[in-house]
Amino acid sequence: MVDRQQLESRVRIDLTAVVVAVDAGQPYVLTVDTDDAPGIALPSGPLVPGHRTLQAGLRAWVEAQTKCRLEYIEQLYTFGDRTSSPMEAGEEIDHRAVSIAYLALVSMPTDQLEMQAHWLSWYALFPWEDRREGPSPLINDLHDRLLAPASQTVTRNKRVWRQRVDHIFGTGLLPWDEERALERYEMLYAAGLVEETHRDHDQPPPSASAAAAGVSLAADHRRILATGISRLRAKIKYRPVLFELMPPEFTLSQLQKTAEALSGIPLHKQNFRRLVEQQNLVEETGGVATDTGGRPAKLMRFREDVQLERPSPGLRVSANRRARARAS
Amino acid sequence: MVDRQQLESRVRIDLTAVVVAVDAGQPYVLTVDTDDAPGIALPSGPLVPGHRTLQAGLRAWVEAQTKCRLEYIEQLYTFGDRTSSPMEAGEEIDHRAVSIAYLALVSMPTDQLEMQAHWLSWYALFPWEDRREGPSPLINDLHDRLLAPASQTVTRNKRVWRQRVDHIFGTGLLPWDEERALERYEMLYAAGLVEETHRDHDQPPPSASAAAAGVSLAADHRRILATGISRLRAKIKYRPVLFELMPPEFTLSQLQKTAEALSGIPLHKQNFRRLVEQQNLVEETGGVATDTGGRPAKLMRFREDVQLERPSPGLRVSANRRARARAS
DNA sequence: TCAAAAGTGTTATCCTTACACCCATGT
DNA sequence: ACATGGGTGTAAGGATAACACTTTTGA
Repeated sequence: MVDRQQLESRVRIDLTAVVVAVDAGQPYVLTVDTDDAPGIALPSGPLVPGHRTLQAGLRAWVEAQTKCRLEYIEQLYTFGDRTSSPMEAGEEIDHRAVSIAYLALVSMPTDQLEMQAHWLSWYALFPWEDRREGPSPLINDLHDRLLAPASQTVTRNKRVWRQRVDHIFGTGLLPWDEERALERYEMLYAAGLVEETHRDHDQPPPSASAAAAGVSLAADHRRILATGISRLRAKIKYRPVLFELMPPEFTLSQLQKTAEALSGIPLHKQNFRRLVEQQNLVEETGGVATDTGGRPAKLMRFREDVQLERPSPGLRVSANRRARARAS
Repeated sequence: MVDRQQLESRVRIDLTAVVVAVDAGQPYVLTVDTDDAPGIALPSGPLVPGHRTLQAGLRAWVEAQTKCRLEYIEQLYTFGDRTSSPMEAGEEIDHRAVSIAYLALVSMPTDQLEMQAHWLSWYALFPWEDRREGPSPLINDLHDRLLAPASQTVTRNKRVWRQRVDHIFGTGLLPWDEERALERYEMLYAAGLVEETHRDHDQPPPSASAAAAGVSLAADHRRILATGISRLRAKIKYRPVLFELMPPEFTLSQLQKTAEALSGIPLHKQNFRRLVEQQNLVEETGGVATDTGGRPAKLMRFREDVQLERPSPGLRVSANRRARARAS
């Protein structure tokens, strides 16, 4: 009896990777073209007996599909896959597959980035998340549509719903919190404002005027990416993961551009530099970069031993208030 | 071909729960007595087709094994189970089972806690994690044993190893970081200072003088609990999860005692209160608790709507420096 | 000489930490 | 009266956010 039950409950494990790189101040995610399903997907594949560990399985699949070798890897979340309503607290599983998602960070030479056309900009998928030039005009549109009666899901009254929208999207008097990328995507999904909602319910997408925002991915991969973005935006504040994305030598401006690319908000130059200096995260290599267009910048390298010295090094990036004001 | 491979790669999913409650200023975890394996274990069981969601499966198993209904649940981590060396970055999997661990918080009336003998104090399992009365004397012993030559694993040189120990255990000049509970357990495991190390390698435990520290659990359950402790200690600082553990009405002292129980460090009374007040986390019920032994305390309740108003409410607990000084 | 980007010095403000003290009740 | 725990006011220190400014190169 027990044996039969256990046999029946065996499921496939899918390993899915969010592989992130930054180039020229833009954040990218590694994607593959799916043969069977339509559209673009994250690299992924099933766990097979040949894989010695979960991470090894992930590495193997990513390398096979994209030729990209992974360095830094961390687990993101485990999803009960292919749910009819994936955004609810309890997600339905179909007992065929559970997918374990990972976040990987790679530092990539510029030419390789250009060679492979499979690197997709984050902000093509999440246009509203890029506020480096102030909030995108799209946000007002989304805000209005979220407040339209049709969008309101099962929330009791209108005031509470509005407050929830303001809270998550940083509208009204509330500040934008760049870490809430996942919550924002899930709210848009629940409100039917992204393509995936309709696809998952076997409905045709709504009229063009109410067209979904941002490029969509196969299955729930855009949601998984949103999970990775939120995690990464939070993590750079307390762990020096930023340096996994940098080349061996870099200037402080490049470092700041990278932090801004991930966070999606403009940072204050002097304070950013002080933070880096105070925490002793970098040291000068002695060289200078002359291709800056202005005064040459000192080249820096990451000090590997900070991990041993400091309690929890990282960049507590903080928004430039001037830029934030421009927003509202 | 594809089909056969997929068939062979199907594995069992184990759902494991870290169920936490606090009573009388002590943190507890829900455990069960295992029939087959010796010793105490966390509630857990395999995912079966009857389960509509992963969380539903978890709830079902916990309720069946302990009669405890779960409210707040969050996913912790997914482990490649039964590894020969579970503490390495890539964990080996035996392709029979992968276990998904969850953290659950319950608020329990005092009598129920006493009724069920299955609630185990955290600090019976992790004696070194309780520093509410200053650092336990055990820490010096552990520190010495970690610095003994036998403990040093594959680290290159002795200075680096010592720094790593100081870093994780807050010895030397470095401060104690209560959130590093998982890293501490993993270091003790790697150094062979807990029972599980020897059990996992089919070795007899070492001599009594080098006896392992703390009560052990079945399988890798103590590690899973350590993961939960670390997560919880971090999370109370930025999300109001503390209130999931409180009864509907409570005094500010009880709230502080609960925060201290989880964090394992003494907190500063006035600052704790100011923090709670500033963030508008609670409101007075009007009642008072007269069984305080001194002046009666006002009864409070959690303000449910903070979740909507504030960006990210929580208690950024900070150590009382006087107590920390007593430590070193 | 000017644009463009690197890099520095200084100040106002807020939050954190800690001290010291007062209040209300039971014994 | 006094012990016990509840509750408050306020000052010192440090981190943060922002300002304005100087420096060094290429065109």
